[in-house]
Amino acid sequence: MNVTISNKEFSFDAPLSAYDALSEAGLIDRSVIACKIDSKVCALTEEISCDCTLLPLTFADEEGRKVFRHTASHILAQAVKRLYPETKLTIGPAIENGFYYDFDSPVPISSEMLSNIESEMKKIVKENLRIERFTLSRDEAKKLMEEKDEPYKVLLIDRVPEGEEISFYKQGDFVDLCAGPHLFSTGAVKALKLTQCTGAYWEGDAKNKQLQRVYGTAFPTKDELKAHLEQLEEAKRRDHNKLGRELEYFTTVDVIGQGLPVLLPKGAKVIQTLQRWVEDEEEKRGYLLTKTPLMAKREFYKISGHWDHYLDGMFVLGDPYDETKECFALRPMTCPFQYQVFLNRKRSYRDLPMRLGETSTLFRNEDSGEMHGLIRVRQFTISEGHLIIRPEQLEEEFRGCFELAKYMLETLGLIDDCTFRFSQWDPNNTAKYEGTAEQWDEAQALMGKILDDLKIDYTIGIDEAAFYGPKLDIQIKNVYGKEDTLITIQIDMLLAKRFGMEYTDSDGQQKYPYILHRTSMGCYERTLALLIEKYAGALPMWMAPEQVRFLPIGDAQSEYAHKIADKCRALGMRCKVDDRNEKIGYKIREAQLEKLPYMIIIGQNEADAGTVSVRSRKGEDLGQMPADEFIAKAMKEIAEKVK
RNA sequence: GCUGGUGUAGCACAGUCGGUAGUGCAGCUGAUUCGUAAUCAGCAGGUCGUCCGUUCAAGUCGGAUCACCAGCUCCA
Repeated sequence: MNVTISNKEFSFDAPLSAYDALSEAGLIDRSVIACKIDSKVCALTEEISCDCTLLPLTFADEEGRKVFRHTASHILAQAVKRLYPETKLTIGPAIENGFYYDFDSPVPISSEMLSNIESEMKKIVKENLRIERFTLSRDEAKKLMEEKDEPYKVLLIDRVPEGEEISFYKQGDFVDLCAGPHLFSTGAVKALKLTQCTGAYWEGDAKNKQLQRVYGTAFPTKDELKAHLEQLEEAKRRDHNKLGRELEYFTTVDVIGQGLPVLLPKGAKVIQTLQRWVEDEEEKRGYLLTKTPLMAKREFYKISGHWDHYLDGMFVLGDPYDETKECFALRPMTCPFQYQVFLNRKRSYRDLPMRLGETSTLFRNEDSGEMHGLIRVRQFTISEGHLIIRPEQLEEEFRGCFELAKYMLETLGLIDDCTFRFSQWDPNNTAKYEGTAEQWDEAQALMGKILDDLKIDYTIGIDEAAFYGPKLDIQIKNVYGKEDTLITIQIDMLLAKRFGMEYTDSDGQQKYPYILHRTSMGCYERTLALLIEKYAGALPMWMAPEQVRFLPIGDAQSEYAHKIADKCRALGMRCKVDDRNEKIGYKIREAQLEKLPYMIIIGQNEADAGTVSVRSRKGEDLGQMPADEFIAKAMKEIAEKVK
């Protein structure tokens, strides 16, 4: 048989293991932990008996890492069963930076138990147990798992599709149902760490029993583990929820309530800067600004569909079920309010596209466990907008929305951290959605075509659509790796009809427009959070809440410093003079801790010469220059939104 | 909403076996007028998240509740 190993041809007379084949090709060393036969990831013990291609996999390959960490999750399961035999096993996959295993444990797993488990895992690694695969028929497999009293595994066996092998992996006296593949032995997992323990629902469904999930990570060497843990710590130092409070961008107050942050002057200033920029940019692109009410009567939300689809998420003022009394609700979305602008008078095809923008404050009664800093809150302000368009304008207008969003993200410096998701409905979950399958198919087909034409590299999210249509979601991760939607552009072919939004077309017919729901840079609070994390609190000059601080060395230079600062302020620069009687080193240190873009040191030399000494926020000395030269440089930086 | 953790001065943290509250930084006052990571002295600041209970006595023990953190689930 002929085997192509890393693009070279080899021929073998008899079947052999992948390990032997790779040895023959001189491609085996300690770093090889698994292999890929054709497109399937396999253990090195896999037997090769026919023509195929073969590639070695190391920890550097994503697939190799998965095999490695999946093995670590089995070591975890084995350790837990040794220490707490009454625990039931469920599943334990490798994930992006590690692995987890879900257990059904009669007692919650405490942090003390976690360190015991970790020690036991290290023992298992030291024992260097051979990992062996075997397969069983469905009945034998079930019998084995029933004997071992593993009810979840019995359930999982039933899920294995007909015709697929039911495989088990054995290491020492531990046996687990698993599709594999795995490492050769437990000894290779030289460095591991259990990171946390939390609850997680069986099958990811909140209606099911909550299990105990143990997270961990593993590496081939202790140095790599250490570097990874340090990197995690470093990421946490950028956490907006910590940094944003320390640097006084926002705070929370117990008695105000959950998910209702107070924006302090610095946070408010950044948001105002962003908001002015967004509103101006939208105006340039033909948007009309609206300002609509923050609440409406129950009946209004019944027309929009929110009452049926979103009541739990709304703050209701009054008894929602007493029809004899007036009842209001704070708005969770802007859509139906902004539609009233279109409905204000009879519309013609000449009015379209009608691009409406609004800096819109919304209220959503999120479940109590969902709130997170400025990323997930109960009241937020979004750069909202709706484009009411003729069907044939869809592609061009969608492109316009996408380009605006892209421009915003590029300017903010966030574009490289974003991923795109084409969010579709779930045909098996029709209760959640409005409209017919035909309407959904049409909207999704249109959107798919537009996304492909725009050459957007996207993933598909099933059951992630809005109740009225498919979305392009622009996703971003926070410092903990948790993903959220920053920007969304949605196609809606349904709501216009609900609201009776007609226009007279050129042929005299009354027609329903399409609507694009979109945001240009998302919610200001969330965007601010991600900016703080992206820049570790050192925001680019143009959006920094304080752009320049003047630091006179002594009283004698205070007047000169104020004179220049006044000049800067008159030009719209955000600056302060620190003329406290403190040592200059002390003032610099404070300004640096506050992550200000520029510090201007002013001594007698500067006052005499009409110059300033400029320092960057990193402490770099940018030299002495005429005051006017610095002002011109700074103003240019602000105007050009330099990062 | 669920699982686990945390809550002592603006911030970072001590507080032993239940015996009546401490340190550093920040703040204020005074002195110091100084060229790049901390000048000196003094002062002030706390219903120990909140409520209920146990006790002669609770920051400390028990319960409830609120807020914050991580995860699950849900969502911009």
